[in-house]
Amino acid sequence: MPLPKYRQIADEIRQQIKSGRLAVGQRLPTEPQLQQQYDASRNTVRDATAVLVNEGLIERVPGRSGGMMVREKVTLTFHAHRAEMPAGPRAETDAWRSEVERQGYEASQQFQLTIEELSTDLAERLLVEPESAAVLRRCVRYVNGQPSSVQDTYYPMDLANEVRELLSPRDIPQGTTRLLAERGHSQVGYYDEYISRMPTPEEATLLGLQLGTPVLLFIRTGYTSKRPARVSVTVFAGDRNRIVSTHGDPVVIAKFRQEEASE
Amino acid sequence: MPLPKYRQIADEIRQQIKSGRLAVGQRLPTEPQLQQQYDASRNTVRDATAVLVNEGLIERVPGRSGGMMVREKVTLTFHAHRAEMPAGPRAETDAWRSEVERQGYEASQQFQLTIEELSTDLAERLLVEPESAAVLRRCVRYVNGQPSSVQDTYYPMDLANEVRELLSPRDIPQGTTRLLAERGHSQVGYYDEYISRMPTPEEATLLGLQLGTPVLLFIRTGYTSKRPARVSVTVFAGDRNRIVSTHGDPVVIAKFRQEEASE
DNA sequence: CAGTGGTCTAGACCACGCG
DNA sequence: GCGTGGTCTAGACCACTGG
Repeated sequence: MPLPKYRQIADEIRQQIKSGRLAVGQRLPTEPQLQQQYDASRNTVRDATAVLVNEGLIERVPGRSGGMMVREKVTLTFHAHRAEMPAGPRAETDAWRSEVERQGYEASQQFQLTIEELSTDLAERLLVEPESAAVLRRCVRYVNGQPSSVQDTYYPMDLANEVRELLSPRDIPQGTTRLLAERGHSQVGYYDEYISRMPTPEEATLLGLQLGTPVLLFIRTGYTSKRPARVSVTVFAGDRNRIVSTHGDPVVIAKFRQEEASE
Repeated sequence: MPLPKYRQIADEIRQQIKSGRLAVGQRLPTEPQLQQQYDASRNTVRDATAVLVNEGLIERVPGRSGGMMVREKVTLTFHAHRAEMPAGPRAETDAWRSEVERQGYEASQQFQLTIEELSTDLAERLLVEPESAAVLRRCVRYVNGQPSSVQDTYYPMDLANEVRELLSPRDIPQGTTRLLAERGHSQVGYYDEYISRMPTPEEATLLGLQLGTPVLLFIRTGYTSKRPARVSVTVFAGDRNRIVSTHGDPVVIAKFRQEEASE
């Protein structure tokens, strides 16, 4: 037998989804039905559907009215360049909100401030000692009420002591980038990293991720002419987000990409 | 019971990995040992370890000398900006190779040319009709002999008919970007997209991906002043790659990031 | 209540690959 | 050979939720 049974079942169902015979949001046959249909035990059927869950193609909902459904793919676009313009007219949080609303969704955010010890990874980016203290400003972002991404921005403690507003547990109206610029710490360069990986259990809970949903990590280190001033780690739910970034002549790009024309 | 047994087992093993009690490359207890250790059936043990496989933390190797091992994380860094400089001194393929070698690995590539009908997604980016023909230049990239990423670059058919070298089934020495520039199609802008998702079965095979490994998609649309000239889709194995991009003052960034200093 | 998926058990046979 | 994980079966009990 070249291909195990549970893979054959998975392949057949996947084919039905791709061909459109099983439409988005539509219910798959129940597990007992699939057992009959493929003459397989329940565990084999579950192995098959587990493959599809891991591919992000279907989701399983318990309960009388539940079942297995073809997952919807709504993709929010996050513009890496608009999010944080050094000379931009407004705060990052507002920039994100307006982006979401422009794409026809409802945006909300939850803000939180803590003091943390820096992990080795983050300390390296900020060029400070591991385990030194930093201000963590966390922003959980919701689209249509569903958690969509978490942005953690870390500032070295000495910078926060100089620019005390960073310790405010509220949103900063003009945006932290602008605030820092006003205090002589304008950012002149960014180092951006993009990583795809599976979520930790904490991230899965925080973002309400199904099994088989990866996250997209966006790590931005911001530099003034003298030092790294911040590092922000944004964890995007992979099934609902996409990051976009443009380079070169903005006029040309706008000409060929309608959605870039506004603003 | 608040937490199912298989999650408790997964949590304990995960903790051992994170704390370093189980080092990278080290073997976990065998399934029978875990059954005894946690007083669980084999399927429950397998459910537990399946969680860790899906998180990319461990891998399972069949055979007498196999077992379950803590996965190694080697991360190759791909520089989005260096890869394709319009005025760069050499071909993209060479740029990629030198990047890999500078990071201490061995690089190789496989090249392939086909004519394809464009999917709706890609046709939209090139502003042509869906299913119209395009030249697909595929490059499978290997790091230390292991497939690491696949780059598919699509050129509209009419452009390939004008710049016939695009139909060559071999690598283009000076690089396609430069070739196009020499023929009056210099690219003046890029639209980059970053997406994290689970691989299709084909991608998993092509890249040799374990279950529970996501891919990082990098989609670059290149524009001349008159039109979209190309769209390239790079599929990175998520567990072995990271994309980096910088903005702003390159001198400042280089000053604070040693690895950026060279070149 | 009835039917969904979630969890768990106790077995079985197989392919693989080192000794 | 023999121990590893890979696959598969047949059953069981549970939590949840709409009718």
